[in-house]
Amino acid sequence: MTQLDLPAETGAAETSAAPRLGRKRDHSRDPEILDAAIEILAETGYEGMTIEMVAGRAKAGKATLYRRWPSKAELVLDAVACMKRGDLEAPLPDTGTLRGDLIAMIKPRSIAEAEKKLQVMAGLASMLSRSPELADTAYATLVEPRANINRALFQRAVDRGEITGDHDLETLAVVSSAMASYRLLMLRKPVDREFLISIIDGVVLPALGLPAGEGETAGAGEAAGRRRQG
Amino acid sequence: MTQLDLPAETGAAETSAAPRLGRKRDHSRDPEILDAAIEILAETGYEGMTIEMVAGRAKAGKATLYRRWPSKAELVLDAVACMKRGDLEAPLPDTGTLRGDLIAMIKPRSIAEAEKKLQVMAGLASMLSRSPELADTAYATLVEPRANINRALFQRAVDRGEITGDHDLETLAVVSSAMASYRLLMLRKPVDREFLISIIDGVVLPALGLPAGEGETAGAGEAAGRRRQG
DNA sequence: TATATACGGAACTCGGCAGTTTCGGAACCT
DNA sequence: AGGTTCCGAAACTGCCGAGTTCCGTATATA
Repeated sequence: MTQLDLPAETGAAETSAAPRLGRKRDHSRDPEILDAAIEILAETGYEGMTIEMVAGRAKAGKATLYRRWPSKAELVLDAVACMKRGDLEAPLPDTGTLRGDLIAMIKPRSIAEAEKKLQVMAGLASMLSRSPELADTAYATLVEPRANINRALFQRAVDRGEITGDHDLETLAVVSSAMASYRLLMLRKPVDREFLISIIDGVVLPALGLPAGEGETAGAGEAAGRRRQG
Repeated sequence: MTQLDLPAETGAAETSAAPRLGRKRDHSRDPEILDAAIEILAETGYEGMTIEMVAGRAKAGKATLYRRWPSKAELVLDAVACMKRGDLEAPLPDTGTLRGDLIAMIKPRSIAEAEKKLQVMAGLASMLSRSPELADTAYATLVEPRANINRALFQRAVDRGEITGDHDLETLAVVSSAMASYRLLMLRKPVDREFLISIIDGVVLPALGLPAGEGETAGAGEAAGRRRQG
């Protein structure tokens, strides 16, 4: 996906195997440039981002960027597609309870990563309806992985009999993401550990018919739902 | 908020009371121009919108727009601030149950209105972090009214003893908005009546300790949560 | 060593948009 | 009527960013 103009390594049957002499392209710069693009994208959005900003932050020349990507649109597409997966690839927690697993997913690193992803999504928002390819890439990189994790945690809870399978797990798997993005982008309030716990205990677990956590709400103290009814 | 350069009606002590002769400004055009701006905004976003597009759609001249608003930024600010409240000002439904009230709020008009508001929000997304004033205005017009309605419905449910007050009502009042915006902007799926009912029955009501609707789910048939446990 | 390419940096072209001005015509006031 | 201001349309200015080209230098092959 990253390199585009290698001599003739793929498909090309005719005039193959160009010897490719001269200085070689330094592909170790690609990630630095793409990271710079993601940063600028999160800070200023697609329209506010300029190629010169990206080149400047990556300490590269503008021509270097155009040697590797044919246009701003393709650079952004590649940057989003290659965005680091961070610790989402870490092994899933297995605490024995759904609540424990969900709480264990709340780590400073993953909060910061989710926040950056949401900022990038906000920066791309007005482009998504004009570029289906970008929309698909952004979905696959920024939205789907987090939902997949929750789906897996829910499925394990079903397997061990903690919850029944007749809930709308597909919807509940994205509740926390939806609430986080709404809070950050619409309400413009911080998405911190306390907020995420209040979503788990006040929305997700009650919707699954489970009680909220008993007295281990990490010093939050109030707000979180604690119902005892019937 | 709309008119800006009236002669000297406010503050100005010196050289007051300009007689204002000549043809008068046709203020009946203001709403048409602002509506056109909202449409373009929803379609192309803030950066993609041009003054000429707005003038063209409103069948007005570009100079006419600049006679009324000093800049594109102020035009957009005014357009968002003056965005029609639609039927959100209609009297609240009062069906006697929280679920009935929530379902009664789902009308084709309000769905379409919410969809346009979300498109506008998406078009403004990358600007919100650069213009706090725009962010505040967008929040007050596009986000807050809907949450206020849910807050009022919840409060009435508390008053008549249908639910207890120890839930995180502040969070639950925005769950449906958050899920709708996530579905439309991130998942890029339609926000229809069936989806909104599944949010009410599968997330909001269970989180409040209430059962989902019994057998009157309007032909949806499956998906909606119906738990019976212990 | 000679040639060819990549590099960072800077100058350059080109097109589009914000904002201004001008124009003929229409509406308003005295 | 006569002057003043608004109107829509179009020409115009100034700026900025996408994309290109050129330069001096660094690094590769032959």
